[in-house]
Amino acid sequence: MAATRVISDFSSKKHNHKSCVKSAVKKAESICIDRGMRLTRLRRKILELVWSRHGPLGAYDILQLMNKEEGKVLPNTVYRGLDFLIEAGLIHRLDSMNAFMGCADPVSRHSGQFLICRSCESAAEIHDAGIEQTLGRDAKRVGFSVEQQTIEVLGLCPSCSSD
Amino acid sequence: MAATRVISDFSSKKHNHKSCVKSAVKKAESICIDRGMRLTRLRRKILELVWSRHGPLGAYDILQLMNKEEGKVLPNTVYRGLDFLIEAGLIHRLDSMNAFMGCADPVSRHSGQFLICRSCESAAEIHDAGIEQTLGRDAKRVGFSVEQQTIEVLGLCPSCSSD
DNA sequence: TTCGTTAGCGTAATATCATTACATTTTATT
DNA sequence: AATAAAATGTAATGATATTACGCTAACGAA
Ligand SMILES: [Zn+2]
Ligand SMILES: [Zn+2]
Ligand SMILES: [Zn+2]
Ligand SMILES: [Zn+2]
Repeated sequence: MAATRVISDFSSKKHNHKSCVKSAVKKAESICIDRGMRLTRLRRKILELVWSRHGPLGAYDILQLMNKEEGKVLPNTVYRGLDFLIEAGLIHRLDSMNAFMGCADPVSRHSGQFLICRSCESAAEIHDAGIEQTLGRDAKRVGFSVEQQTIEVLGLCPSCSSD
Repeated sequence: MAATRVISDFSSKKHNHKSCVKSAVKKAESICIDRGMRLTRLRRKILELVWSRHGPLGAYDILQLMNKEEGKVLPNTVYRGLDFLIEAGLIHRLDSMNAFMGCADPVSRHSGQFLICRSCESAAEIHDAGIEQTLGRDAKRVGFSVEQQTIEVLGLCPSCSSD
């Protein structure tokens, strides 16, 4: 069975975060061109804001940032942007937090699997194909056909555990 | 590895649902007595209403049912009841739906694992200890300590698949 | 290029889900 | 009965998300 991939780990306190954002935007641009989707100025800006932390960010947090850094924007606009980004696989929605988080590997489409720190609200994304498989097998047993998975684990990240 | 348990399957169209509710209430009463928790009239009523379907039910749906079947009740009251029932392990919250569902095996405390039909909104609860284990192992690898898991699979139930 | 169509966005209103704060009542304990 | 703790009533508000409608920019066909 394939090993578990860590798509994005808990970030070290000191890392060049600008390069994370830059890399995400670059991937996004390339993907959108390939697929004939339009990464407009607004959408790109929202993507950047989602990437402002290595963890989930609420829609209204993003709204606030938009209002600070761009002109005035209403909730609807933010949600439209987020919908597009989710559709494109560039970000994930974390249902257990009503929040959104950038995906560091948007090329390979997938449902996210998340480890979310309840203390510092950072999150890591992993991908364990075995879990997907197992869930698929379990589902089949009761005649259920899987379309989408929500896997979110709450707990403490390494740095918060050690306190 | 232990086999996957089906805690509550997709219900057949024709089954005596009253007995489901009755059984759930009976278990709840016994558990609450054992643990010195108080299953008040209000809480029992909310539990019964959660059990009115074999699937997730929203807080405001429950509120409406309360207002129809009991006297006037405000949202707060319903949420308090739901909080108690979750705390007691008698119901689960389905984060991906903002909804609540009765647990058919409240004696053994667990995080729920759900298969949710996007068409008829029924749901089944399973428990695959292997998934828990695997997630725990994955988490350990990145130094994360697990406290709670949200596992919700969206798709089509047997009867909706066959349409 | 111009026309017609579609996708994106601005704006306001509203819907849906959940919590806070404080008063009152019920229950358990002494 | 007196006291304390738990449960409930009530109102207000907060947080999250969607709908509706009109306008403009982008795009493709003629
Ligand atoms: Zn991802
Ligand atoms: Zn942390
Ligand atoms: Zn359960
Ligand atoms: Zn169904």
